[in-house]
Parts: sequence; structure tokens; C-alpha cells
Amino acid sequence: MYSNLHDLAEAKRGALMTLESFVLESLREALAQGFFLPGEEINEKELSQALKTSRMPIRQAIAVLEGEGLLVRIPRRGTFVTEVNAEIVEEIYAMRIELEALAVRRAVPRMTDADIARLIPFTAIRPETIATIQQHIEMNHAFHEALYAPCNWPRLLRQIQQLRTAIGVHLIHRGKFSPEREEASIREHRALVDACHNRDAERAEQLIRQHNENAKEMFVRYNL
Amino acid sequence: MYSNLHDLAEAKRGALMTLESFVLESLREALAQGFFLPGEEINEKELSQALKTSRMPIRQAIAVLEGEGLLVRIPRRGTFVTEVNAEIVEEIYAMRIELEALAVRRAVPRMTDADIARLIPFTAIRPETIATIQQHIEMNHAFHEALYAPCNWPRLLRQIQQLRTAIGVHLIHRGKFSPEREEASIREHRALVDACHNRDAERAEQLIRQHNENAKEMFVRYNL
DNA sequence: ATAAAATATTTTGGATCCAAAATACAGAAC
DNA sequence: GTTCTGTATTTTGGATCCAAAATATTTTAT
Repeated sequence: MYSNLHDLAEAKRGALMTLESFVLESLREALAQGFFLPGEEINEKELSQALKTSRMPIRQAIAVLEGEGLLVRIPRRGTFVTEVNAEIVEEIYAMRIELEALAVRRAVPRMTDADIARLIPFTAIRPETIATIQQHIEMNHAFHEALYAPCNWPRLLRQIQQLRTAIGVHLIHRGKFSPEREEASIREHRALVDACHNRDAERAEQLIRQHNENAKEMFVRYNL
Repeated sequence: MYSNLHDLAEAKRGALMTLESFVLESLREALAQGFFLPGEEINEKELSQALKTSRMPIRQAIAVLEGEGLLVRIPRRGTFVTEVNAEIVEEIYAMRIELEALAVRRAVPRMTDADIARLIPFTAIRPETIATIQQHIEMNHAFHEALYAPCNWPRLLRQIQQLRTAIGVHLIHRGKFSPEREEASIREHRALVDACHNRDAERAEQLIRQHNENAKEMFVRYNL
């Protein structure tokens, strides 16, 4: 549905330097928000009409996203949102577990009090207030971003971000919402923040590994 | 220099589906072979003349490589080969250590006898026969590719490949060649092949971590 | 009615064109 | 000689155009 995309896009129009980066940001956001189904075909013309540009910036942005692994182009056939099957989920989670462990290991000793303060609000969230998958993903995203940011390694952060988006696309559409998992997830976040507070990197790493293992477990059990 | 690039490119011309993928492969290869300096500017027009295409496929390919992190574009300024400084080397090696450990851990139990047979020739290489950085990188690349391939996870393999290329670009130009390290490296490869032969994934993982730690150590000591 | 073949339409990949921004260059002022 | 300013050139970003391939549609034959 390209009309939703149009609305979301209009918000950032003009704020960015080039039309290409405008399209890029819009597409990234749309992907993260689940406007497209995994495996869905992306039509350049429709996109260019929705975003009111020529096909050029679209083509450029699509190429970047292919490089990032979020889209797949098949020559002379078209562009498709990266498909996620059981095997790929295993692969992506395996990578995430290692990279996010690395990020936490490095972030914890570098956290300022302000960094930790930013994490506190997430521990106060009451599970009942999270009603949709979108909210869950958004909250989760914000928490993990804040948790890893102090590691201050842009490539690592970008890679984690990309792997999370790839899973997110799938989650939004096929994901069944489980209040129990939601509660457990927030409990695990709390434990993580505690470990950060004590500047216990080793414990934090262990917790983030377990957290991701649990998430994967839930994912493969209910969503595939 | 763009004339070398032209020669290397001609070899694959026509074999590929689209001009864009032809340009993409040529550029990737050129980067890996050190035709460009880290930080060097890429001129679209010159490139298109060297590869005898219009600017279109060049622009597309550059966008893909930006998505992969090998090139950086600054709006209205130009495209540059990703710069690598001491901090970035630390970051890339840290990611490599985790991801390559993961790849080996998964690859070893899945190796067929044929997979292991492919590794044997590398253990027989005599250090004296490796004379240039290029040869070193090429040999290293082939060995590691063969080592990780059986893990059969395309995203993981691609990511490792990208991180290795990013380091390689730098290594070729600034890298000082050390016969002692060369010898040690081949010894470490031999130990790795032994571990594979015994299907000892744990030992292989420990060895690849140490191998990469040593390589990083050498890199930061002599090349920065 | 179904399958195959021919035709029409859509859509991608590539080339060219144009405008605006950045860069390089030249000349003037101090 | 150096610095500032105004001009010329280069180069990127975007739009449009075109051809070839793929897809959809219609026609024809069985």
C-alpha cells in the first residue's frame, strides 16, 4: 500500500539533502514499520508516484538497500523485500547474538550516568500498555539502540540495526503477539539495566545472549 | 589508475547479466586488489570511460557498494573509498573475530572430506614462495573462504567477506610485509586444518580467534 | 473449453540531457 | 606576493527517453 508510504514520507521531505536520501529514509522506515510484506515486489513506478519523484532517486535508493541486504533485485525481473524463512532466521539470530554481545561488552564500561538514565524509562513500562506488535517492536528497538549506542562503533551499530530490521519486517506480519513473552522481555530488560548500573559487563553480555536466545526461541516456535 | 581497471574488467565483460553487475564485480575486484587508495575519490566519468559504459550503471554500482560499506558518498561532493584508521581497524577486527568464530564453529561439524581436502594445499605452501602483499592477501582470502564456506550461511559469509575487503584495501597500500608473520600465519592455518580434520569445532574456534588476534596485533603494530 | 500462439502492455536497464552545486581558475585589489 | 572576488569548468543529482525483456492479454486452433 503506497498511500501510507506517501504520508510517512511527506513528514521528512525537504529536511534531507538529496531526493535519493529522502527516498532511502522513507523506504527504510516503511520497511521497519511493515508497510511491505516479506517477499513482496517493489514497483519503481508506483513508488516514484507515491513519493512524487522520478524513477532515478528510487533506483539509487533501492541499490543502496540491496547492498544492505534489505532488498533483493533479480535482473530484469524486479526488486523484492528480502524473504525470511526458518533457516535465515536461525542465521540472522546467530549473527545478532554474537554482534549484540560484542556491543554490550564494549558499551557497558563506557556508559556514563546519563546513558544509564536513558535506559531507566524502559524498565518502568507496564506490559499491559503494549498492545500491538508495532509498539512492541518500536519499544524494543529504542531500548536496544540506547543500550548499544555507548559502544560507539558505527559499523557495528549499523550492522545490528540492519539485522534487526530484517527480522522486524517478518515479525510485523507473521508475528503473533504473546503477553507472556512481553512480560518476560521487559523483565529481561530490567535485569540488563541492573547489570549496566553495576557496570558488570560480563553479566550484561550473558543476559543479552540469553535475551536474544529467548526471543529467537519464541520466534521460531510461534512465527514460522 | 583506471587503465589497470579496464584490463581486469574486460575479462568478465559479457559473462554477466547486466552492465551494472559487470561494473559492480569489476569495482569490487579492483577494491580488493588495491587499485584504489583508502580515502581516494572515485570519479564517475573517468570510471564510465574506463569501463566503456554510460554513467548509469556506475552510479547504481556505487550505490550498492555504499550500502555494503566499501564506499562512502558525500552528497554533491563525491564518492570515496572508505577510510580506515586505527579505531576502525579495532572495530572491524572485533566484528571479524566474532563472526569468523561463529562461521568456523558452524562449518567444522558440516565439513565433508572433500571440503577438508580443499584446505590441504594451503598447508603445503612454503612461506618463501609468498613474495608480495597481494599474494599474501589472495592466498589468505582463498584459505579462509574455503574454511568458512561449509557453514552455508550466505549472509554471514558475505559480511565476513566485506569486512575482510575493507581491511584488505588498507593492507595493500600501507601494509609492510613481514616474513616472520607470514610463516606464523601458515603455521596457524596448518593447526586449523588439523582441528578440522579431527572435527574439533571448539579447538578450531579457539584457533581462529587467536589467528585473527595475531593478525590484528601485527596490523596495528606495523601498519598504522 | 482448453492449450498454444501471437500480440499488446508493462517494467526494467541503460543512455542522454539538464540544472545546480562545488571546484578550479583568473584577475583585481591591497 | 597574498588574498579576495568574480568567472569558467567540472561533476553530481535528477528527469526524460528508448530499447529489450518479461508479463499479461487476446486470438486461434484443436
